[in-house]
Amino acid sequence: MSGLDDRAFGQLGAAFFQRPAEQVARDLIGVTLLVDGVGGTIVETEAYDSEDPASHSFRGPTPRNAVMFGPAGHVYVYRIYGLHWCLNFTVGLGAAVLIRALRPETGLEAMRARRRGVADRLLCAGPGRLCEALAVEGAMNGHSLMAPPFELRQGEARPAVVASRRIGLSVGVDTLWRFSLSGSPYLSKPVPAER
DNA sequence: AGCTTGATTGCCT
DNA sequence: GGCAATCAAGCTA
Repeated sequence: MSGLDDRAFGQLGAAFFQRPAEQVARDLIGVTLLVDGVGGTIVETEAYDSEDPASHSFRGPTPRNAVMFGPAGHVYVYRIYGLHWCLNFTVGLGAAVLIRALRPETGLEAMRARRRGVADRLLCAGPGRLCEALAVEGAMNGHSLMAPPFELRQGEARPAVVASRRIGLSVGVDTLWRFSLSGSPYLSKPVPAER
């Protein structure tokens, strides 16, 4: 249901990112993300924009979130809880997509080494875990997604995507801007059952 | 200058 | 399910 079909292209271009965050977030499910040749298929994302009280950009530009107000198609990396990194893709106008989980496929040895003793299913099952497995860190903040070490490739088929509430928020909890690959065992958390 | 809190994770009971 | 780890951004003053 995206307004734009990039599936004809092998590599994602700038136009892919210049759209509303929830559309980009949904369309990123099934896309392959590699950082220095290590990564896999994105299975979970969340959208944030400047109208959203849960977003870092809600109260306007600051030193930390400046990249969100810059051009689309760049990475916004920030530290959370003083411990972990979180990776986002900017989509312009203060909006971005948090990359929450992916299915580890390429460079498994590197990921296992970086996350010692962890089951493969949990290598990239969460924003902080994913950054550890892919060696994403603050120094990459502001870097373009269309240049090394980043590589994004479109998937073959359009995957089944489910929307649900975002995780870990104290505000904006009713917005269904978490997107997951239906039935994937590599999610940070299962999608709650409907009722 | 001081205080609060967080788009998390892993280990404990 | 509960909670500690660990610290800087952002807010109040």
